Amino acid sequence: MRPRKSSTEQVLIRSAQCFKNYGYTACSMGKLAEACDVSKAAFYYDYPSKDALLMDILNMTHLHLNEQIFNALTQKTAQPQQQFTMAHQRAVEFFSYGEMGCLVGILSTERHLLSTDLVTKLQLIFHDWQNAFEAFFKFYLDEATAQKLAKISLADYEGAILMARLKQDSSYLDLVLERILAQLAVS
Amino acid sequence: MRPRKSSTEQVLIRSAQCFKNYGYTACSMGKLAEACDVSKAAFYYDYPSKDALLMDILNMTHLHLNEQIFNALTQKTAQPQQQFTMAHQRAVEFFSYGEMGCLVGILSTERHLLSTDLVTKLQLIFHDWQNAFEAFFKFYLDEATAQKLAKISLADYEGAILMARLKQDSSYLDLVLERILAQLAVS
Amino acid sequence: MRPRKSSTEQVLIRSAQCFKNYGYTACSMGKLAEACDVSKAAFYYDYPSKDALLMDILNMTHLHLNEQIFNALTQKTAQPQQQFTMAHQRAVEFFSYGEMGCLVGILSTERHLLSTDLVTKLQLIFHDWQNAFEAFFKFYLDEATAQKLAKISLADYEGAILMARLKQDSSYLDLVLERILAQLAVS
Amino acid sequence: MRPRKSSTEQVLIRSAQCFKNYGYTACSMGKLAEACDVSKAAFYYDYPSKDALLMDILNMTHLHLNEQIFNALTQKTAQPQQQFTMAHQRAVEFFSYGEMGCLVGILSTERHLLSTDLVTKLQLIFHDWQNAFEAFFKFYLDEATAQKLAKISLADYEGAILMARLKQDSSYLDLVLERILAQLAVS
DNA sequence: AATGAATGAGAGTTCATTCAT
DNA sequence: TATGAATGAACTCTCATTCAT
Repeated sequence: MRPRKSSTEQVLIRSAQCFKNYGYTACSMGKLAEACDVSKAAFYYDYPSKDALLMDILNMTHLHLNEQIFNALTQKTAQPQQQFTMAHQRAVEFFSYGEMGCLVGILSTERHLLSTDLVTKLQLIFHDWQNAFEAFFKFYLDEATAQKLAKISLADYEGAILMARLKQDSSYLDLVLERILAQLAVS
Repeated sequence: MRPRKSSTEQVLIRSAQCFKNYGYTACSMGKLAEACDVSKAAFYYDYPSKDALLMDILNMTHLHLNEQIFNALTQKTAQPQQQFTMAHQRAVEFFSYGEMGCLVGILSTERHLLSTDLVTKLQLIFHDWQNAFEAFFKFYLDEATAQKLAKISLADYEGAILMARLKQDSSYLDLVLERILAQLAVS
Repeated sequence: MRPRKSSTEQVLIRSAQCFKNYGYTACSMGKLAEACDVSKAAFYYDYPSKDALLMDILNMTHLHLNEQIFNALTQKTAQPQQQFTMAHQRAVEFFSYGEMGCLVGILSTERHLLSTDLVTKLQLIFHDWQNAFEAFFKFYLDEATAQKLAKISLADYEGAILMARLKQDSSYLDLVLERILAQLAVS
Repeated sequence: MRPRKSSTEQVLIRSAQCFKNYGYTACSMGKLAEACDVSKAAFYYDYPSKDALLMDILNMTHLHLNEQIFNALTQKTAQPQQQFTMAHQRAVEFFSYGEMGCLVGILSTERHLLSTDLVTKLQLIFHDWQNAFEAFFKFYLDEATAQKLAKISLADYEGAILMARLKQDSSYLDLVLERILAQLAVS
C-alpha cells in the first residue's frame, strides 16, 4: 500500500490557509491541489466534495479554538488580565498563521454561497467564542455588562483582523486587547 | 437629453448590491446582468471589464461616503454627540441598503484576487474614512487619543457590520456608536 | 449581431445522430460539439443542460414521427397494405438516417441514468406509436387482435432495428413488414 | 482449496447485473466495486482492464446460454412445442434475473464504444443463438422458412426484452413465444 | 451604437487505471 | 498477494470576454 503523500492533517492545514487567502468561491480545487502538492482528484479520495473538505477544516478550526483559546477562559483566576492576555496572544498567533485573517469571518462574507450546514457551523463557532468571552467576563463584571462586552468584543476582533489583513498592520489587535483589559480593570 | 446618465447610475447601484451580496469572484457578469436587467454584452459597451465596472462602483461609493458621511464630520460644532450620531445614522442607512454589509470591507477579504488599482482604491476609501474620524475627534480629544480612536473605530464599524450581516442583527452598530459617544463624553 | 454558426435545427439533427451513435452517457458534450462544429459552451447558450438538449431532440423526433409516420395510419383506405408499406418505408428511412438505430429504443436501455422527464417522454413516444398501429389495425382486424398486434409490432420494430444496427443488415426490417402485411391479408 | 473460484463467479454475476443495469459506459469500476463489495483495486488483480472483465462476463454468459438454452434445442423430439417452451422459460428466467434485460442486446447499442473483440463476441453469441433456433426449426420446417424464422425470432426476443424492460411488462415475451409456437404448429 | 451569438479557460467532479508497499 | 492511495484525462457546466453585424 502506497504511503500518503501528505498527511490528512497537513492537507487540512494547507487547505485552510488557501481558503483564508482566497475565500470560498475563489479557492478552487486547483489552487488547493497546488497548495497541498497533490492532484485535484486526490481530494476526492478523502472528501466527497469541496464543501465536505471545508466542513472538516472548520471542524478542525472549531476544535482548535475551543481547546487552545476558549477553554483558557473558563476558570476564574486571581489575575484576569494576564489570563485574558494569554488567550489573546494565542488567538493572535492563530489568526496570524500564514496570512493574517480569520477564516470564519472571511467565509461569513460569502454567506449566500455557502450550504446551510456550513453557515450553521460558522455561527456555531462564533457562538462558542462569544460564550467563552461572556463566561469569562462574568467573573469580573456584572452580567449585563459582561454580555454586552462579549458580544461587541467578538465583533471588535473580527474588525481588527479585517483591517490588519488589509493594511498589513497587526497593531489593530493590540488596540482591541488594550480596550478589553481596560474594561476588566474597571471592576 | 441625458437619459443614459440615470440609467447608468441605476446599473451602478444595482451592481453594487450584487457585489455586496456575492463578493468579487462570485458576482459574475451574468448575475450582474440579471440584477440590472440588461444583457451581459451591454456592460461591455460602457465598461471595458468587470474590474472597470467595479472601479466605477467604488468611485461612486467613495463619493457618496465623502459627501454624505465623512464631510458631515469636518466642522466643529457645539453638539458633537448629535453631530456624530447623525453621521452614524447615515452610515447605518448606507450599509443596510439592500443587504447589510460594507462593500469595501467585503472586497478587502478578497485582496489577493483584486488588481492593485482596486486594492489601492479600497485602502484610499478607508483612509478617507479614518481621516474624517480623526479630524472630528481632534476637535474634542487630544491628538494621540483622537488618532487611536479613529483607527480603531474604523475597525469597530467593519467588525460590527460583519457580525450584523452574519447574524442579521443590526444592534452591533448601536453598540459601536454608544462606545464612541462615551469616548467623546469623556472630554 | 453575429450570425449563427449552425442553425438550431442543424444542431438538433446532428446531436440526435450523435446520441444515436453513442447513447446518453457516452455522448459527451465534447462529442456533440465536434459533431455540430461549435464549442461546448455554445450549447449552453441555447440549452441549460445536456438533458434539456436531449429533451428538445426527443420533442423534434416525436413531432417527426407523429407527422410523417403515425399520422399516415389514421385513415382507413381501400389498400391497407400499400398504406402501411408507405409508412414503413418512411420509418425505415428515418431509422436508417445516418447510423441505423432508433434513438428512443437506444435511450430506453439507459433508463436508470435518465431523468424521469426523459423516461416519461420515451414512454410517450412509444405510446403514440403503439396507438397509431392499433388504430390502423382496428380498421381491418378485430379489436383484440389489433391491440395485440400493435403491441408486439412495436417490439418487433425495435428488435429488428437493434439487430440491423449490430449486423449492419437492414433486411430485418423487411421481415417485420412482411409479417405484418401477412397479418393484414388474413382479414 | 478453491475458495476464490466461487468468489470470482459471484463477482462475475454481480458485475453482469451491474452492466445490465447501466450499460458499458455508465457502469463504472466504482459501481462494480460497490455492487461486488470489493475494492476497485481488487478487480485489477484478477483482470487487467474493464474490457477484460466484461469479456469474462460475456464468456460466462455465452457458456450459460449454450448449455442451458441453446443446447436444449439441438435434438429433435416428439413434442417440439413443449421443448421450445421449456427453452423459452429458461431464457425468460435468465433475462429476468435481477433487472429485465439482455446484456448482449444492451451492449450492442454501444457498439461504437466497444473494442472489436467485444463486438465480435456479441455477434458470436447472437450467431450461436440464431444457429440453435435454426437447427431446431429445421426439424419441423423447410430450410428457407427455418432460416428466416430463426433470424427474425432472435430480433423478436430482443425487441420483446427491450420493451419489457422499459415498460416493466413481461408479457411481451409471452407474445413472442406464442407466435413461434404458432409457426411450429403449421407444420 | 448596441447586442445576440460564440468561445477558451477553468470550475467541481468522476473516470479507468497505476503506484508502492 | 492484495489494496489503500494517487493521478491524468475527461466529464458537465460557468466564466469573463469577444465577435460580427
